[in-house]
Amino acid sequence: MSATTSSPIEGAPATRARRADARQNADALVEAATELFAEAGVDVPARTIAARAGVGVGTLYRHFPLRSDLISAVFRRELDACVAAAAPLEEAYPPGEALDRWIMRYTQFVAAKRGLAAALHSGDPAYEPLATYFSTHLTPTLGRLLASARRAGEISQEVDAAEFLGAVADLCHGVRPGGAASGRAERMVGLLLAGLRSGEGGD
Amino acid sequence: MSATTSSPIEGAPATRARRADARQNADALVEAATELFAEAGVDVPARTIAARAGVGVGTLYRHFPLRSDLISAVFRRELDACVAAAAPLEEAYPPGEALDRWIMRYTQFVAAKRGLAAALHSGDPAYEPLATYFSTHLTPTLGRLLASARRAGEISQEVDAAEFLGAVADLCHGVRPGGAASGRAERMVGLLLAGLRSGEGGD
Amino acid sequence: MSATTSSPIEGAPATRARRADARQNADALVEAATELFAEAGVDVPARTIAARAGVGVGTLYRHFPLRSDLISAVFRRELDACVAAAAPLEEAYPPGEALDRWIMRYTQFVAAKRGLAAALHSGDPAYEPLATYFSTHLTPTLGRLLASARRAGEISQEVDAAEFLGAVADLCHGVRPGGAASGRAERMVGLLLAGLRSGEGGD
Amino acid sequence: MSATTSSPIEGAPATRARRADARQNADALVEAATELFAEAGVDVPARTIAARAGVGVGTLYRHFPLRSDLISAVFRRELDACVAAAAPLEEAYPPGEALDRWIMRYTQFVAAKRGLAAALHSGDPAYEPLATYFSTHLTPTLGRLLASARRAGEISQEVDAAEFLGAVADLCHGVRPGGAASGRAERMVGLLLAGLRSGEGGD
DNA sequence: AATGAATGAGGGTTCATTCAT
DNA sequence: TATGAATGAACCCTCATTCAT
Repeated sequence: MSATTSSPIEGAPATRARRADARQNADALVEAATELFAEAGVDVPARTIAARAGVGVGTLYRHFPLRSDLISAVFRRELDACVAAAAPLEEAYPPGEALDRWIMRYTQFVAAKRGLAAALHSGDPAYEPLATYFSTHLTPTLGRLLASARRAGEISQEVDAAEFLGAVADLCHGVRPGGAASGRAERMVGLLLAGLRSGEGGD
Repeated sequence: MSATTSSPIEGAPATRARRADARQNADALVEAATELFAEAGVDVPARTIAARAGVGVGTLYRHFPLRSDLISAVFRRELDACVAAAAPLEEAYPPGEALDRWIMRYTQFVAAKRGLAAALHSGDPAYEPLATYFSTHLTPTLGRLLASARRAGEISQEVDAAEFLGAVADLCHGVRPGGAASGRAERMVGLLLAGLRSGEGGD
Repeated sequence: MSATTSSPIEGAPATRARRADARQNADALVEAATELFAEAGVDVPARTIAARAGVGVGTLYRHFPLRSDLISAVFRRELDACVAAAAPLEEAYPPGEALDRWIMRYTQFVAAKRGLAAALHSGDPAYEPLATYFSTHLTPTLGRLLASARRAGEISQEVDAAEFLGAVADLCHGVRPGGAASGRAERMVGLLLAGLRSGEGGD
Repeated sequence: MSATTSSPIEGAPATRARRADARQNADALVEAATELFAEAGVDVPARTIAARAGVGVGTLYRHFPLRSDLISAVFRRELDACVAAAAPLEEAYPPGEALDRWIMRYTQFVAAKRGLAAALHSGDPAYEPLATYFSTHLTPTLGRLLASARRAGEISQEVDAAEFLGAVADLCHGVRPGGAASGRAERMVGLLLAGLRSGEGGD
């Protein structure tokens, strides 16, 4: 019985309709924000988002009182998908390759989401929840992949999963999907992964 | 006794003295901007910078009509020092080590200058001149170091100098000197350098 | 019972009521602008207008995003009244007198609206719409009056309606209602009208 | 012995040189202002004028502490020339034609001096001296021409010289030399002069 | 629950004017 | 006397956020 779910037994269909409406609005807002974050960064004006979603600003604030709430809503689903992509990769490939493939998937995701990297390292407390989401969901996933690869003798460098995720996100910074920088992030992340294999040991 | 140092035996006192004053203001502004860029990013309000320097806004605009002028003034000297540091390293060390040491020097510099990386990838045309400065000064320097290392058989990966510089700058993103992230940038750059040596060739 | 009059039997109360409020603000702004344009010219600061209307600047910009929007709002109604005044005069008086009377009415209107003339000839593109309004509404009206008078053999001079309107507006320039210059504009416009009758023909 | 002429006997040639320099600067400023007033109106920034004259702003303020001082300096010479043009016309032509010709000369002068008319009727006390100059120099000149013409039975309307001068200036408002409005002022002033002849008597 | 009007702080930039040199 | 650096008030305009309806 979460706080956002009201009593399971309620009679008025009107209320239910209301709720459905509200849900639709929230969805429209997330969709609009997704598009606009990609087009113009996470600092796009609130009114612009509301307008794109076809609702009033008030509605935006009702559903997402903090900007970070909207950011989280925008990225959470895809972040979850990213996490979920790990298991199949672990089954289908040997540890080293699973690691590479997952990181590349993550790279493409972050690169595609202009503003995500910026938000993560902005230092603005508003984005704390997003950082938290990373550390509770993505970091353990990468940690597992790294541990497997190490156990299999594939990587020799000691590396902190959170740090690595952050590094990859940073390398996607400023990349616009389809822009001139396309490919840059992937190449640099490739170097990072290659570095992981190098035999000099973790100093 | 350079022209900018006011000689004790002055030739045109009035003008010289005024110039010295103005110069001091410009210096104070650069200093204030340096601090504030580090504390709060390159988007810190013009008024704040002027106040910190103890001058009026008008003075800031007189000396640095464009924001990029101030950015350049803040970073140019140290950027030049960074470029100049390459030659001695090339003489004192074998190519591979010279490369590593120079990159680490560059890393520390960028990490110390919060806001530099952000400015570089902001996409704001105001920072174009800074990007240009990079491509005309730093990129050739790294290009030379990379070429030597490759000739010496030290590195096998194909890599674009500008891309690599950008990647390092990105990895320094969000790092506050002495902050919790300290060391992170260096570690990740180390991985990048290790990746350069890996034998898988440029794909 | 026009659409703009809030009917006592309201259909959609909430929205309607808000609209009424907003409308009142817009009206207050127009009123404040009218006064201030007269007192201090059309270049009076936006904040001053907002303050006089008892609203925030944002409200002013919401209702009148461009300065010319406010200008238009200030003058349009009276401009329309001026246009509408022509027909009755044409019916009630012979062509020559109708022309004189209408021009005098126009003169009094422009003289009462300090800033109108200035705006018209400022050359500032912001006031283009106002000039357009003149050429599409007032100019044809005067054109008709002039044509009738000429047909009736009352005037012999060839004159362009737009030019004549502009001239009258210019003659009202700097006139403050009730100020020392009062009467000056009317006298000079009278001379202009007398000149129209003179028999020397169009040169 | 005007107030601006210092003691006629002074020894130091250096001082004299100084004075010559100062005079040159003042002249350069007047010239620059003349150009800029025509190009951009009387509200052109002080620095722009100083720059065009090749002097510092301080020099501008030394010579013309008030903006109106500069305005006056700019127009006085030509205003004087305008006044001086009356006598020859009075000798060469019959009163009515002398009046017409002088008014047209005045019209062309004012039309050529963008900003003059605006300054005259701005209501800004800064331009008072200019208005005073008008009433003490130009007004009597026109008064004389009008009186002669009336005495000769050429004009029947009663008209105030100052008012008429103001009206002509207003009609030149917004006219840019060589611009689209060229000719408009002359045509309207022609109407005014024709009106002066009309036989309806001064009402 | 939705709306969007209103608020007003905030940041950029320009210039008139002063004044130390 | 000339200079031009410095000052800071004044304007413009844009949002984030609140709240009456």
